[in-house]
Amino acid sequence: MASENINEVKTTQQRILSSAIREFAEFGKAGARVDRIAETAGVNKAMIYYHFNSKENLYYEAIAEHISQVTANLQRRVSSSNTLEEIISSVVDEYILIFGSDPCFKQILLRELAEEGSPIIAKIAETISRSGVPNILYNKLLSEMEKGRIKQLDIRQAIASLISMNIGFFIVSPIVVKVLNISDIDSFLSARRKAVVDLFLSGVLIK
Amino acid sequence: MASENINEVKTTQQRILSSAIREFAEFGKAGARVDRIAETAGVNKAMIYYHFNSKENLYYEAIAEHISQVTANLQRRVSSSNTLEEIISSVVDEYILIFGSDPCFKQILLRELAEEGSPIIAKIAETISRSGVPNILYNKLLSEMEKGRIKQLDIRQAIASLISMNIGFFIVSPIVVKVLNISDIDSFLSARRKAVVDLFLSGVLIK
Amino acid sequence: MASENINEVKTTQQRILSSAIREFAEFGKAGARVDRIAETAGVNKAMIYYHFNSKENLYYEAIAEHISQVTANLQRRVSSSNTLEEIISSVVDEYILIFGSDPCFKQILLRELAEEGSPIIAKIAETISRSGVPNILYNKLLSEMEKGRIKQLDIRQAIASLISMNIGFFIVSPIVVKVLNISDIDSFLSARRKAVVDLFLSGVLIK
Amino acid sequence: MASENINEVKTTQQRILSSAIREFAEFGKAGARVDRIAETAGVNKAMIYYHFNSKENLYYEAIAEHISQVTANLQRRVSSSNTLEEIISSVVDEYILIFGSDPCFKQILLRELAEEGSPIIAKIAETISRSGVPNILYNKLLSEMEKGRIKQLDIRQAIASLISMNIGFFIVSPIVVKVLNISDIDSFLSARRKAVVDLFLSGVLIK
DNA sequence: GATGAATGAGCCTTCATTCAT
DNA sequence: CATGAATGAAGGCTCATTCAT
Repeated sequence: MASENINEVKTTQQRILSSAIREFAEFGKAGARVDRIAETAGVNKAMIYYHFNSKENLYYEAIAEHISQVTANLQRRVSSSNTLEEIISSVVDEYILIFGSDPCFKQILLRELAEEGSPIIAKIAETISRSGVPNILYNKLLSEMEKGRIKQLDIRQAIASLISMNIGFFIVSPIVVKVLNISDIDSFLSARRKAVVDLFLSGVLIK
Repeated sequence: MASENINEVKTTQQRILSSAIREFAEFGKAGARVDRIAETAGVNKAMIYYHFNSKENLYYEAIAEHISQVTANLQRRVSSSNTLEEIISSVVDEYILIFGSDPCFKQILLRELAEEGSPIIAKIAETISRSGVPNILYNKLLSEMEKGRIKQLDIRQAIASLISMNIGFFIVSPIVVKVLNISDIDSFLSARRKAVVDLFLSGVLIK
Repeated sequence: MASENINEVKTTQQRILSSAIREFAEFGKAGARVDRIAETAGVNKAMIYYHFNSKENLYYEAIAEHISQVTANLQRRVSSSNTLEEIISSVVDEYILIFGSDPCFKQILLRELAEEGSPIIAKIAETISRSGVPNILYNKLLSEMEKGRIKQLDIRQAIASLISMNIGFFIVSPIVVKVLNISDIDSFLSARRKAVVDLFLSGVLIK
Repeated sequence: MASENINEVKTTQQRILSSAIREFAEFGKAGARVDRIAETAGVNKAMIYYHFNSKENLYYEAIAEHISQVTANLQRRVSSSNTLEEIISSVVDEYILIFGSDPCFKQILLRELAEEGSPIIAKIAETISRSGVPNILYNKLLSEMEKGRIKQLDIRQAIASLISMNIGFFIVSPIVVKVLNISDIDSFLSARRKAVVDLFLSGVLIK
C-alpha cells in the first residue's frame, strides 16, 4: 500500500526516466519511440522535451540514472580484510544480484557493448573500477601468490576469467541454456554461484 | 564470362549482403538504413527490394549468410578421440578464431542477445549444438569423471563456465580492458588462450 | 517608491513590449518566439499571456507602442508658414531622424510592406497623413506652381518622388551601398540630406 | 493550347520551385509551410526533400531560380552609346518592368531587406552591378559633368536618388498611395515613368 | 501578479517501400 | 536487371497557449 503510494507520487521526470529505460532496453536507442515513452509514462510528449531536451539526451540521462540505481543497491561486502574465498564469493554474489534483479541493465549493456567506443561502457567500467573491487581482488591474489598459496599466473587473466564467468555468463546465458538443453533455469542459476567459486578457486589455488 | 563474375565481380546480391551485414552490425536492425546499404553496395535502392523483399528479410538473410560463412571457416579439430586437454585447447582456439576474425559477428550477436526470444540466437545455439562439440565435451568430461581423473562436479556448469570464459570474455572485453587497465591488448589476447585452458583444467582436474 | 518604479525599473509590460518589438523586428511575426521574448524580458512566459492575450495581439500592441514612440520623437518643424526650401529640408530631416534613430522601425516596416493589405501599413500611412506634412507640402507646391515658381507637374508624383528618395532610400540602402561600392557609409548618409534637397528643388524649380 | 501543354509538362522540380517562391513570398521563410508548398505543387511532401534537401535550401534555390528568371526577362536596352536621356529612360523602364511584372520579387526583396546581412540582398546587388548599368550610368553622368552639361554634384548620390525613386517607390507605394489618396493607381503608375525621368533630368541638367 | 509544468496541434524531416520506365 | 522518382506513414521536435499553485 505504502509502496503503491510511492509509485503514484513519482514525479513526471521519474516517470519519464523509468519508462525510457524500459523502452531503450527493449528496442535500443534507434528503435525506441518517444511517443511510446510518453504514453507509457502517462505524460504529454512535449514534456519529454521540456524536461530532457532530446531523445539522445534522455537516453543518456535514463541510463545514468539507472546505473546509479543499480550500483546503489550493491552491498559493500567486498572488503580487503576478507579471505580470498570470501572475496570471490562476494564478487560472484554481487554480479548475480545486479544481473538477476533487473533485466534492463543487461539489455542496455549488451546494446552498448555493440557500439564501438561507447561512452556508456566507459562509464560502467569506471564505476566498477571506482568501486575498488578489482583492486582488492588484484591485491589479494598478488599477496596470496607471494605467500605461495596460489599458482604463479597472470593475475589479470585470472580476473578477466572471473569477470567473464559472471557477466559473460549472464550475457550468453540464452545460448548456453539452449546448447546445454537446460530446462530448469532457476535451479541452474542458483547452483551457478557455487560452481563459479569452486572452479575459480580450484583453478588458482595450489594443491 | 562466368569466371569473371565469380572471381572478380561480386554479384549484386553478394554486394548487398556484405554491405547489409556491416550496416546491421554497426547500427542495429532499427538503426540500419536501406539507403546507406544501397549506396555502400553501389546498387539502386529498389534492387534491394527486388532481391530481398524487405529490410526485415534482408536482415535475416544477411545474418544467415554471415553465420554460415563464419562457421564454414571453422576447422573440425575437435574429435572425440582426443584427450581432454586437446579438446579444451581446440574449443578455445575455435572461439578465438571466430571472434578474432570478424567484428561483425560479435556485434550482431550482442544486439540479438539483447532481443528477447531472438530467433537468431536460437539459430546460433543450434549451429553450435549441431557442430557436436558440446556433446563431445560433455561426454569426455563425463568419462573422465567416471575414471576419477576430474572432480565430481556439475558438468553443465563447467561447460557453461568454459563457454563464458570464451564468448563471454570477447563480449565484455571492452569493459575488462578498461577495468584492468590493459594497454597491450594484442599480447593480452594471445596469452588468453593458455590462461583459459590452464584455469579450466586446473579447476576440474583432480590433484 | 513610486518614483523607483517609474524611473529605474521598467514595468513588466514595458519590458515585454520592448523585448517584443526587437524580436518581431529581427525575426518577423512568424519567426518570433514567445519563449525568447519572455527570456529577453526576464519574465515568465505565462505573464505575456496574462498581459497580452496572444502573440498576435502582442505583435500589434508592440508595434503601436513603438510607432507612437517614434513619432513622438518627431519635432514639428514643418509649418505651412515656411518657405518651400525650408519645408523640404524639414521633411528630409524628419525621415533621416526616424530611420536613423532606430533600426527596428525599418525592419517592421519592411516586413509589413511585404504583407498584402497590412493594417500596420495603413496605420503608418494614416499617422503620416494626420501629421499634416503631406498636406502642407501639397499646398505649398500648389501655390508655388500657381505663382510660377515651379514647373507645371503632377504634384503627387513629385511628392511620391520625394518620399521615395527618403523612405525608399533608407530601405534599399543595403543594395545601393553594395552597387555603388560605398565604403564610408556614415559620410554618405550625412551628405544625403543636402543631395536630396538639391536634386528635388532643382528638379521642380523653374530655371 | 501549346502554352497549356508547357505548363502541364513542367517537371516536378519546376512545380515545386514555382509553388515555393509564391509561398515564401506570401508568408516569408519562417511562415512558409512545406506541406502547403507540396500541396500547391501537387507533389508528395517527401519529394521536396528528395529534390531539395531542406526547407532552407529550397528557399535559396527558389529565390535563385526566380531572380535569374526575372533578370533574364530584362532587355539590354541600356547601352553606353545612348544619350543620358535615353539611359535614364531605359533604367526607369527596366525597374517598372521588374516590379510590375511579378509581385513575388518585391515581397521577397522586402523580407530579405529586413534581414541583417542577407546573402540574397548581396546577390541581387551583385546581379545589378554585373548588368553594367550602374557603371554605364556613372560614366555617362561623369562625362556629361565634365562637358558641363550637368551640374557639379555627387554622382553616387544622384544614382542613389534615381534608384530610390524607382525601387524605393515600388516598395513604399502602399504607403504613398494611401497618404496621397491615389485612387487610380494604374494611371498613376503609368505616369510615373515620365515623372521620374523629368524630375531627375531637371534636377541634374544645367539650365 | 508570477511561476513551473502541462498540453495539443502542427512542423520539418525521414524512411521503408513501390512504381514507371 | 536496373533506375530515378514517387508515396504514405510515421518520427522527432517545437510552439503558442493554458493550468495549478
